[in-house]
Amino acid sequence: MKRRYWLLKTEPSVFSFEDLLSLPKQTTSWEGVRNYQARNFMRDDFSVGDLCLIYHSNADPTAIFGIAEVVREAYSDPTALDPKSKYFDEKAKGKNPWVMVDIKAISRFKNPITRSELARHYQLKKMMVLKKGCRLSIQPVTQVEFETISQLGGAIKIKL
DNA sequence: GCCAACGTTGGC
DNA sequence: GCCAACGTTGGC
Repeated sequence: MKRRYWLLKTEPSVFSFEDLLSLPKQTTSWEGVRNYQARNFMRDDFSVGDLCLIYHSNADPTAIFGIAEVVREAYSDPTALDPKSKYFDEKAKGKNPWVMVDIKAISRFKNPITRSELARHYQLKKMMVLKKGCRLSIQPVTQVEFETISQLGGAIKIKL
């Protein structure tokens, strides 16, 4: 099975890459995805070992800050059933359609790659995240894109 | 804070 | 099933 590559958006005011690094084992569940296309990627296409670029949206700067690895495949997202959660979904009662995966940070970028750098680079400027109005919070990334970004960013392995 | 682009909802 | 209205996303 071939490893896939993804871009995960997060608003740093809610959950930043730094927040991920501060967690035990630098691992978190990617909860709260409430878009069917994004869910389908997680449910159908995410495998353990896939690598994810972590992108800050709605932020200054908007940039990719590091890399996380999928460490657990899709399972039911309990926040959809919790009335106290901001991700609560009234309609999920009975049959919860929402899933999440677990990811673990493995590298941080010495030089975070900003949106404008992505737009400038000939191998990156076609990326979905750059498309105007693209709201999809989980996006497939090609191997070339991933490796180019990883190299430009100066990925530093996170020590255990 | 503005607002364009998008996904979802609901009336018909 | 259409599509207008709405709420949300996210760059700027």
